[in-house]
Order: sequence, then C-alpha cells, then structure tokens
Amino acid sequence: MGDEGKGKERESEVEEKGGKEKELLVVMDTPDRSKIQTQIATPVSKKFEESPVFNFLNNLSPIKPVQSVHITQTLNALSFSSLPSVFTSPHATTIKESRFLRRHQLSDPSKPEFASDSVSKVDTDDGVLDGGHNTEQQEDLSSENAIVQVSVESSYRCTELTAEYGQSLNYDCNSPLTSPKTRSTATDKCVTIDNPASGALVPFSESISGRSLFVNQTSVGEMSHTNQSGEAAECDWESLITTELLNFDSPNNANTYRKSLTPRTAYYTSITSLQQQFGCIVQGEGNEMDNPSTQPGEGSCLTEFAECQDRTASSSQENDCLGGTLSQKTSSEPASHMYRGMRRRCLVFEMVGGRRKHLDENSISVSPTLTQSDGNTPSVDKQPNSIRTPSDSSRCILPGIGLHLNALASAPKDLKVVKHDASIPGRLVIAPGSTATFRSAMADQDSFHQPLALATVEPDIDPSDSGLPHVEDPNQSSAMVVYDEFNQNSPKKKRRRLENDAEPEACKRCNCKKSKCLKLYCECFAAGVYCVEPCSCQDCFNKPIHEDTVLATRKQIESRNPLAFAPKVIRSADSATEDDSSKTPASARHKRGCNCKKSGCLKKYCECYQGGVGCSINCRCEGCKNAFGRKDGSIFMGLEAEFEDDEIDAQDRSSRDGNKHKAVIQNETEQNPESAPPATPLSFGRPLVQRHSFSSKKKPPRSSLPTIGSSSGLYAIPGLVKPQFLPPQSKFDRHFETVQEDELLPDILQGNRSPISGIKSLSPNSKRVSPPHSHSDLGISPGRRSSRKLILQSIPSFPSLTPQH
DNA sequence: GAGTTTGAAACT
DNA sequence: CAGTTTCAAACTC
Repeated sequence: MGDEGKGKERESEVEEKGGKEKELLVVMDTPDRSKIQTQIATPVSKKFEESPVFNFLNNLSPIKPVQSVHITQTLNALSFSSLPSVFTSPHATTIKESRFLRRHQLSDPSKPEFASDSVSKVDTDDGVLDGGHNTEQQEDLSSENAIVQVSVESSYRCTELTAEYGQSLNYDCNSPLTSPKTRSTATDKCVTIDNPASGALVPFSESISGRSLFVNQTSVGEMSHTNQSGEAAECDWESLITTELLNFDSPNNANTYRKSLTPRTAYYTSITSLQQQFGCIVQGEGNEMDNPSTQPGEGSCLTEFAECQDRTASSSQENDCLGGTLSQKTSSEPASHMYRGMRRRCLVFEMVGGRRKHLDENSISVSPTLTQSDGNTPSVDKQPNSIRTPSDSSRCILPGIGLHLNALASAPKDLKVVKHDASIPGRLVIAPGSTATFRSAMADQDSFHQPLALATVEPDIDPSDSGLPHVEDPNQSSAMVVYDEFNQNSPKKKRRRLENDAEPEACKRCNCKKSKCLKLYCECFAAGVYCVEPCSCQDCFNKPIHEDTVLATRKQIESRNPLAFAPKVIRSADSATEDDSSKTPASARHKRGCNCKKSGCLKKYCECYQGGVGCSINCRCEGCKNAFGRKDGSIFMGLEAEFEDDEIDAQDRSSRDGNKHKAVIQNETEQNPESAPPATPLSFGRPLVQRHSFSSKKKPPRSSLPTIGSSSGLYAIPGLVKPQFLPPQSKFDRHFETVQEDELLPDILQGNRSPISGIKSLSPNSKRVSPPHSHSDLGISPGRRSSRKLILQSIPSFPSLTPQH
C-alpha cells in the first residue's frame, strides 16, 4: 500500500518537477517538507534553478550542467537531509512518515525498498532492489542519472563489485559523466558494503518516510554521486556540499575531496572520502584522526570489501567484511556517524539500512543472513530464518505499526528473544518478525543522533526497563539499537545483549487483560511490536498469527490519530550527534505532552518523565516538577533566553500555562550565576538538578536525578541506567550540542503545540531557518562540533534556500 | 503478590 | 470539545 502511494507520489513529483528540480526542492526542504514539497515542489523547483542559490551553486561547480544536475540533486538530497532535521523536529517528522511508510511497507514486506541497501547483503536481491529504487529516483531526476543507475544496478552485484571498483577507479577520475556512474556504483557499493549505514540509509529512509525515503535514497545515491563527482570534478560543490553533508565532521575529509586526484587516487579518495567521512564520523572523534591516513588503508579496505562482497551471503559478507576488515566496518559505522553529523536522517537510515539490508534480504530472498546483520557478529548467520519464522512473531513487530516504537519496544524484547539486534532488521521489513527491524530503524534514527552516545551509553538499554520509554523515545531506543549495530562486534553490543537479556525490564512485556493487546493501552501494541513470551497478557491478539487483526486495528487507530503510533517523545534532531548520549532531556519533548495532576511529573506515570524528557508547553500538567525539564520550559527557557529573544514567547507560554511558580523559579535559576553560564550544559543541567531538588520535594532522590533514568531514551541510553545517569552531566559534556538542540527544541515545541501541527508546522524555517541554525540544526552538526562550524560557513550560500518553501 | 494510584486511551 | 469510563502501568505495602 504504502509503496504504491509512495510510488505515486514519486511519479507525480517527478512528472511535475524535473528530477533535478525536485531534488533541489527536496534538498532545501526538510524531510517533513518533503511531503509539502511534493505538493508545492514543482513550481518551486524551477524557482530553485533560477534562484540565486542555484546559480551560485552552478557558478561554483565546475561540473557541467548535466553534472550540475546531479549535483543539485545530490545537494538537494544532502541539504535536504540536513535541513529537515534542523528545521523540523527531524525525529518527529521522520517518524511520522516512517510510520505510514513503514506500515505500507509492512503491508508489502516483500517490496524491495527496504532492501535497497542490501547491496552488501545480497548482491542479487538487495542490489536489484536498491538499484531499482535508485534507478527510480534517478530516472525521475534525469535521464543522465539513468546511466548512473544502470551502473549502480550492475554494481549491486557483489561479484562485480571488485571489477567495478577497478573500473570505477578508472572511470571516476576520467570523465565526469562516466565517473558519476562508476562513482555512483562504486560509492553505492562501497558505501553499502563498507558502510552498512550507507545501505541502511536508503532503506531506512524508505522505511521511515515515504518521500523522505526517496529523497534519502536519492540522497544517498546522490550523496555518493556527489561525492564522487565532486572528487572528479573537484567542484566547489564538493567542498560545499560534501563538506557540509559528508565532510562536516572532519576537515580532513573535505580536503580529500578537494584534492584533485588521478583516476585511481580520485577513486580511492572518493571511496576513502566516503569511508573516511563515514568511518571517521562513525568512529567518532578518533576516527577522524584516522581518516587522513586512511586512504591507503582504504584502498586495501576496498579490495577487501570487494572480496567480502564476492562472498555470497550478504549478511555473512557484511559480517565477514566487517570481521575481516575492521577498518571497513569501522568505516561503515563511522559513516553512519558521519551521516549523523551530516544528516541525521541519513545516519538513521544508515543504521537501519544496514540492518534492513539484511532484513530485506531475508524478507525478500529469505536469506538467513539477515539476522546477523546487526548484532550478530560478523560470522553469524544464525538466526535469520528463525527470526522470521512466525514463531518469532511474538517478537515480531507489527508490520506497519510504529516502527520507532517497535524498535524501542522490540529492542529490549528483541534483544532477549533474538540474540542480537541483527534480528531486528529483518523483522522490520517483514511484518511478523520484523520487530527487530523496526528497532534497528528506530535505533538508526536515534543512532544518527546519538551514535556516540550510544556507544557510550549502551546501558541505555534500560529503556526497556522503562518499557514505555523505549517506545516513546525512538531515539533512545534507536540509540540502543544503533549502538548495537555499530558495536555489534564491539563489547557494547554484548553489554546490551547481556543487559537486555539480564535485565528483566528490557524484556518487559505487557500485562493486558482486557484490551487483547489491540489498543494503545498495550505497550507492545503501542510500540508496534508483537507480544512476546514475556508478556503476561490475556487473550492476546497482538501476535503474528493475528497479523491481519493487528494491522486492521492499527489502521483504525491511526485513522483516528495518525500519530498514535508515532514516537511520543521527539528529540531535537540534533542531539543525534555522537555525543547525544548526553543529550539533555530538554532537547527532547513529548509530542502531546503529559496531563499529570498528581504525580508532579516526577513519576513514570508521566509520559514525559518516563520518556526522560522535560515537560513542554504542550503539557497540561499541574505542579510540574519534571526533573528533565519543567513545563515552563525552565530548561528551554533558559537556553533560549540566552540564545534567543524568541524565548519570551515561551515564557509567556509558561506563564500562560500556569506554571507560573515554576516559571519564576526557572527564571531565577536561569538568572542565577550558575545557570548563567550561558549555554553551558551545566547551566542547564544544574538548574534542573537544583530545581529538582527544590521541586522534587516528594521524592527528590528518585525523581530528581536518578530516576531520570527512567531513561528515556536519550539519557538513558548508555550506562546511565535509569538510575543514575544525570542528565545534567550529559548536558555538561555537551554544551554546544545541547544548546543547539535546545534551540531547536524550543522551535519545535513552539511549533508543535500540537504534536501533529507541531511537526508539520515546524516547517523548517520557522524561525531559525536562518542558515546557520538550520544547518547546525539540521543535524549536520550533530555529528561533530567542528562539522557544525563548517556547516555554518557554508550556510551563507544556503540561506536563501531556507526561505524557500 | 495484592492492592492502590495514576494518567493515558477510549468512549460518550 | 469536554466529561466520563476503561485500562494497564506504576507504585505502595
């Protein structure tokens, strides 16, 4: 269903616009906008071309018009990815879209879309699918792209990969035209192969949001193209775009791109750049360092990849590749991180995609390997089948149901049930067993935001503990997932597993007696996950066996409330950055807000608190004492006040809300020297803590810090373990990010008084479309601070775009 | 483990 | 849209 709808939309878009124009629009627009774009896009796209920005880009890029087209596309895709996150609450939007899409997809589990990334997985199926997607998009974009597409498709073939690489090497540098193709293919392969994330990106995007999917896919492919093309052409675009999108994280990468290289060098550089970008990002800080030196190694890596690719089993391949070439794996993971920084979406997708690939493969090809993808260590082919099997259904996430939730919910569960997240990926695609997949997707999203954090935070798994939190905070859960994915090999995964397994909470299940697990009362159902053994529910219909019923029920619920299955907690897109682990709760907010009257928002009764997020304007709570942030927005307020004047509104709101007292307190806290330290996370954190201490009269200990852990996702993620992770700390650690996030949040919050409206309204721009923010917000920054800086620099050119709609 | 409290979800 | 009921989680003992 969804696929069809998507396809229609795509077609319509393509027809109306030109592929190019569309892309441009898309780029400019945030993911959320993507939908809007579809509606508005056509005329706008033309405008883009005419727009000063477009001209500027053209001028900058030495690339030929044709290339420019590609570039524009890529740019669009890239920018698109980044921008969206910035403007809108990326998560929310993505999530929304993802839901629908996912659902639809779920309906059509077999569809290739998910598999797009599969390249690494299985050359055949996945590759085809991916190629199909890419081709579709590309075709739409331009006939030129078609060539590329073809090459890409061919590239899918793993066996061919090596040869392709060689060719690509030759081609890349040689001619821009050819290079693009080869590049695209090479990059695609490389990316997909090297970076599970890359592959993941595409599929993930698909899963997440219909359009966003397309965009993402295109963006991904385009990304690769752009990167490659950029390399060959040495276009300014590269510097601009790539730096923004890809390189942000590490200047080094940008340099690599910029470098004019011999064909091979260019090829390697392209690959390396990709890898570096990804890898560096993924690996995080350390990776960046590595990147510079990576090229040679990368080449080896590539070869290795090719070899790995040659290896039949996709999952096995990935694993093998990963295991065989740590560098690759790392690179891939890093890549995901890169995307995070660059584009949150992409990152998310990557993560997901990686898993998806596996999943898709499994789903489509039914290859067993899928399961492995995630968690399982490289060699694992273990569970694939089992996972899919109906038996897994218990674990399985509901096909369409909130992926995020699924991911979250499933995460703990899945972890238990399925040894690894690996199972997840497959599950998502495939309805019944898809839980794992959802998780991955969710995680992916989060991962983008929190790649690093994940790594650090793995403990987060706790979210499972909270149960709901997972659901609510896809990000969080995602973080978990992501972490696992990235770290599958890493001990962290193990930790997670262990924790998950060990922790009963992770396994939490519903205990429904009357709802038959077909209502949102049921945590499992709400999370889009099938009930599992651990569940003690009665008369449960939330099982694979009753998939039809479940789906029908979902539809009904969705018809009433399209966001019913959307993550309840929306993070600021930015937080995704590695450091996200530190993400302050403040950055995230509950869509609808809570309505607590007696709990003071200090207990898990409060969804906000449970989700580890502060209360927002949307909340109608009374006597809010939410340790993560009071409704008044004390946290926000403070941040915003420091950064923005707009905050006044928020204050007004707070005052309106009636948390006057709180607000006052907050203000005071803000004013306080402690808080004063402007944006420092500490300031935020402290105030909160203090506040909590003050407010949390009832149960200071719990509510205040420790419990925070409730863990909502963000914080909880890693080790915080509900109990004690102190939001403040995290905040401290990440001033800038937090600040940015906070900034974003306010916007989101403001925009999102109603969850739905908020997301939509967020339209990008809203306030801060201003280039810098947007870029930073977009998540490009997320990955790294430095990246943000870069972005800011580039931003100037884009601003004009932002205004566009 | 049973009972109570709480607030979201569902219903009217 | 507001009020009420239902429900299951969270919490307490």
